[in-house]
Amino acid sequence: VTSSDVARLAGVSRATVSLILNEQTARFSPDTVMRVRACAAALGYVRSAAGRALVRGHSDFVVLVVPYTTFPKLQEVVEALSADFDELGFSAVVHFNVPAADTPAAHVPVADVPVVGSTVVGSTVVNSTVVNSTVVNSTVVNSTAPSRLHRLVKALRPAGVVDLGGLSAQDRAFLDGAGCPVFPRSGSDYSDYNSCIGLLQAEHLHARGYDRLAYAYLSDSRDDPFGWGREEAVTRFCAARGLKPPAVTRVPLAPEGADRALGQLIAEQGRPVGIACYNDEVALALVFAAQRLGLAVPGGVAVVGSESGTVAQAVSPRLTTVVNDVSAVLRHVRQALAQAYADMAPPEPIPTPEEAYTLLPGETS
Amino acid sequence: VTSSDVARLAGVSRATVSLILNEQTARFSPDTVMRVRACAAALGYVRSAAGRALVRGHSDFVVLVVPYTTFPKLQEVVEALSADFDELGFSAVVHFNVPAADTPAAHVPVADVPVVGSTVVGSTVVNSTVVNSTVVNSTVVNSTAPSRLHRLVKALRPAGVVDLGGLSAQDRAFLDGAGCPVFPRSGSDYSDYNSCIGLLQAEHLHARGYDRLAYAYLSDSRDDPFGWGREEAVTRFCAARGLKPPAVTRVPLAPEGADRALGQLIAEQGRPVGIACYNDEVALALVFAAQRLGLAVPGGVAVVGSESGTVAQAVSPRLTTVVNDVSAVLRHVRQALAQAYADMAPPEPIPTPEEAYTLLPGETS
DNA sequence: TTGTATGCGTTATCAC
DNA sequence: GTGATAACGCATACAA
Repeated sequence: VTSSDVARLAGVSRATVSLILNEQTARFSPDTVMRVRACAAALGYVRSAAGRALVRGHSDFVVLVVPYTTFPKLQEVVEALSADFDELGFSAVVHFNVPAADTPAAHVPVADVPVVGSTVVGSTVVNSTVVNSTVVNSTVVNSTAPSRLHRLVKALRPAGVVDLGGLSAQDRAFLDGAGCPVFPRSGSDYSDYNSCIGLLQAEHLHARGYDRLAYAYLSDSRDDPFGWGREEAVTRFCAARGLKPPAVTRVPLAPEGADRALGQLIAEQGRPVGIACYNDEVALALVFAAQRLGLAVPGGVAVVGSESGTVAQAVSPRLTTVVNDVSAVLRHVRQALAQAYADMAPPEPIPTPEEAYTLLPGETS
Repeated sequence: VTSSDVARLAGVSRATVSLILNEQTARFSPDTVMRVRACAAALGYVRSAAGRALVRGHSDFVVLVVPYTTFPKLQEVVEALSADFDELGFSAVVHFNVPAADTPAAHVPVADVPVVGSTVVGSTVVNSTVVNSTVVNSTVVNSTAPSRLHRLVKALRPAGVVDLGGLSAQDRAFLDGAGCPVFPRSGSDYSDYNSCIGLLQAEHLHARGYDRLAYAYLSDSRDDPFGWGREEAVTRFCAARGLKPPAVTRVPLAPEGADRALGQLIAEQGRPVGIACYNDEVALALVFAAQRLGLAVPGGVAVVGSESGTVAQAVSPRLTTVVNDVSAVLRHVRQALAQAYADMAPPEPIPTPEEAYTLLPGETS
């Protein structure tokens, strides 16, 4: 069912239907407006995303770039963003960043293309990026090998890209060049949040009497775009208070690995030690490792998780952790998107990192 | 950069470019094929999704319908499907099903539209579905109020819809009517998997000596499209072995609630009791509730989780749980999609539910 | 106030 | 082998 059908049923032209359905209602008689809307609703007419995107130059999709990492609250985040997008008339397309291995050339490995006629092709590697140089009709064209994300953006012409972490500087440059808005506008917004998490953890541990702090990463093969900012915040806190810099460890979740990691940490640092953890699973692994090693929690070892799902409260001892209001944290994405497309939403207050994140005391600190 | 640019650079027509880039390479000279491909790569040309969708009648998007539920492995599932889609040239659009409250009419509440000229509009409720009847030029048009999903499908014309659970019979009927393939084709595929999970849990508990079984749902305000099939499998197992039907309980994750739920269960059923749980968090909540209530685990209470993330192995006691190979379970989706679009992929073996799911023994049973 | 004409990028059909 | 041309559904400048 197309706009022609609506137009025919309402007895007007397609143009009229299009204008009225795009809220250009001022120049038409109320009769016409109502009739067109009624007919559209009656037929269940929905504007075609394809036709719309084609003529407007960009689609109503927003690409969510998910970093290649263990993302503690993916469901909540995507759910919150989807709801926001939906209200603004956009749809979410999730895109998982994957390790660089999976970056094939567009259609054919360009390096294999021989000289044909006046076309000469070659490829070189500059700064670990493949650059294809093509000479066609004595014109030199340089192009970098497109990543999955680049191809998606070119094909989709999205209304925007949401960086959930792990977007490289090259990616941002490419998107800027393509005229595609990126939210949040700069990566520093996230570092603010991550700093806040690390700081909350460190402050709490220190307030509970721990002068030796440590930061515990999750030890898996994935990236960790958030951990570093949190560790750094702990480091800064220690420097500011004249404490020794935090020890850093990587913790596997399985018992043997967790025991080994904690044992080594204690051997090097002594105790008591207060450990700020990347997420709640790492924190749990350390809590139970401490129990197995006969270390008191709290007392010998204190543990603070972060980005709690719901598991922190389900276990004994209940985990001390950092919680946040996901939709509040994401509100600035919603606003930036609304603003970029002139929806002029009434500006809701955006919480500062300090307001959005809270330390939830448990029994492990 | 459009196909015209490529055509100009390669000295051919847009039609030639299009055909070659769609692998219709047989009818052209190798020279032309190479030149076109080289030029496309050099310019970084990517086919426009909009133009493509417009002319083909459907897009290269696949909608992932996520049920309104606590989805244990959402990241893994979406990641696996995205990777599959990517290889086949599709992109994932995630769509979260939300409770029915959020189902506004397309552009205007049709019931409010008055009689205008020859247009008469009214709406009635049939089987809890709003039906809008519109009379236009003495033609009666009936239409149901479109849900978010319906509107998305109409706008997007996706290549397919993946039902991750919670797609209603009406939804499936609508999608069939719209000519949009749904994967898996019938809802029973999932009930097979859910049955398998429940059965594995029940078998294991019985084998460990528990004759009194129970099924524990997660007590939150969300839907639970999977739980029932699992409970039923436990019920069937009990019937087959001549055991009493399983007690059913709903467990909050917070300590007080979990203690109360478990206390009540024990009061009604006595002990020992073996509890099959909806997910690992419920299982953990029960394990630690048992500890607080002074019940031995295992012994007084045995607990089996399911759909483990990674937390099961991080805690002590290590949780007995059901694990699965996500990408194996989703392989049939990939194949159905490939088949629907004649990609003729070599058919990989699809594991049966029994092969895909395994009981991982821990220390709670 | 409404209709007409055009263009967006891709693909299928047919003519050359 | 290759190139015109029309069509897909929508939005908009412009003509009526």
